[in-house]
Amino acid sequence: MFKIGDFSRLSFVTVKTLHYYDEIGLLKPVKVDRFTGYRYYSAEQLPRLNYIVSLKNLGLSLEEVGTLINNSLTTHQMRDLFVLKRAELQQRLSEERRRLEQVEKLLDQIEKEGKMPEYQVVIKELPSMKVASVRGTVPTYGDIPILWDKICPVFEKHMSIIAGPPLAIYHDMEYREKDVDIEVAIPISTTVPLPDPIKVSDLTAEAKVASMIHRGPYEKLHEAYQAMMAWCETNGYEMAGPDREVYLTGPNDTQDPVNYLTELQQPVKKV
Amino acid sequence: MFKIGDFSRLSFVTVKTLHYYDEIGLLKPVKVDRFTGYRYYSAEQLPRLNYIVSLKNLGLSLEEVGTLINNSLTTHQMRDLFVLKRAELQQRLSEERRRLEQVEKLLDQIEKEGKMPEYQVVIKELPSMKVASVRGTVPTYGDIPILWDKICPVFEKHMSIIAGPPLAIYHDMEYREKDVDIEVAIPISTTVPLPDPIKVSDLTAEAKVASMIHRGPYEKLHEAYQAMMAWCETNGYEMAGPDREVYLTGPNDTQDPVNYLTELQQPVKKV
DNA sequence: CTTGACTCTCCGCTAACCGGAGGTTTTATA
DNA sequence: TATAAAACCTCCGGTTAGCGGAGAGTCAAG
Repeated sequence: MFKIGDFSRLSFVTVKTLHYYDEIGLLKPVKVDRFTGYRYYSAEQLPRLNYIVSLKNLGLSLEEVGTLINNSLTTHQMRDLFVLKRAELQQRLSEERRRLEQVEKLLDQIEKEGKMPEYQVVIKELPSMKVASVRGTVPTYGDIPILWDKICPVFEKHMSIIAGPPLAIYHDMEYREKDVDIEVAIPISTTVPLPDPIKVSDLTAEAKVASMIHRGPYEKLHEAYQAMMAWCETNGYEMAGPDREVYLTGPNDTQDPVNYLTELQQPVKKV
Repeated sequence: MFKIGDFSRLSFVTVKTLHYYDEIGLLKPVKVDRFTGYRYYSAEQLPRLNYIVSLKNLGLSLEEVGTLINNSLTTHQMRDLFVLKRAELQQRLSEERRRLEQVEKLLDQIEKEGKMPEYQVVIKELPSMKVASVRGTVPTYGDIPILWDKICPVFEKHMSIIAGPPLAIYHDMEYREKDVDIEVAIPISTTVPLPDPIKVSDLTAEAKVASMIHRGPYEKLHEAYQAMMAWCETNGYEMAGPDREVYLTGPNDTQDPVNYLTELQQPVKKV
């Protein structure tokens, strides 16, 4: 029978940890003095403690360790538990790998360009949303206002159902100088009857989009697009679907184009 | 200016998280109503929030994110920070890899033997310790008591300075049937004059020992040794130094050899 | 004017302990 | 044997990055 300090030295497990294991019922001292509260351990308990420590080192949580050693599981159940654990570890491992890769990419970029990259890309998930939209093919990018003019006046009377900033969807899968297939849309919360050519539809949810925010006039959006493509390339994503531009701050909100804020949303998938 | 809910939908960051970032000063709302406490955010803050999220995805803690974006660091400092982060990630990655490997080894073993292995091995660190010991070469393993007889009687009078369970050190680097070079030792807390052939010395600390606990009579210790060697082999360790046997529970503590507890400590190094 | 959606603050919870305060008990020394 | 040091006890608070909920106040639509 050892006092906790001796048992701690013997097992190389801190007193605090032994207290904790006692508290959660993982390793109760063989005897507790009813008057002083002193814990007494026996050498018999060392194998159990060793077992606990080795399972913990395999990455099991103390709760898992507890179920494993308290309910004497069949070999099958144990195997299943470890198979599960393996899957979990593989998952975590690949995530860590991805992180490391990204940090390395970032370091590369810093080395090359001598500064932090200007654009930050975040991968997120887009929910589906109801929009009122007009889709059409316009001769050049400069002609997009034609589409907005079809939808904006109508919404003067429906301000209240607007559910988010307006956006545009570029349906062309590749870049084209002319005859661009564009949909301009305004998220809405409820359906209202709208005159032609405005249509109400649901934008599909997207599981993975690369999102990037551009600050400045629309003429410089192409820089953001380039950065986005570069990011996708170096980070192993490829584009998968029509991209969207969300006009967070535009001509309606500020007069200086330098303050325009536009979010680029590019659906992607892992290559 | 958005209320927190709108800003949350816009940024795909939960309200709770925005509350938290406000609290820790990572992203303060552009305005807080002095009477209602309502937070108001501006679209201008989206890039910052995006930046925060992307840095977090790289594995930085919020504290690190904070120092990175609040104190405008030089490119050099940023690079250093990320170099540090890379090292940290590499470290974690290799640990995870080791874990996964061990789980896979364990699964293999379960498949092969149809049951959980009987011995658990834990890697730990041994501090140096002062011991009183007798070293000698005995004809066979059975003759080890000869050495104990030299040291035990003397310690009848020095019980109080015993600082831990007795142990034996096997100085032979390979197994031998005869003329075994063994040191039997008793940890002590203070130096006292001891008669020949007892010597006081310091056992060197060992950075990595594989530890395993054997339960049962000494005649079966060789099974534990075999298991230990197998473990080292499958887990990529090789032996590095004389091993120790620590007699946790022995003939002095119990009469039934089935209850003997012996810890094997084998210094190892990663291959 | 009411209702429902939204927001606020505050509290407790997560995992696996660590550190310390304040109070006993044991042990070693004088 | 007295006393001081070491060891031990319990309880509390802290760690990360928020989540969930209670109870109360606020806002917008009908």
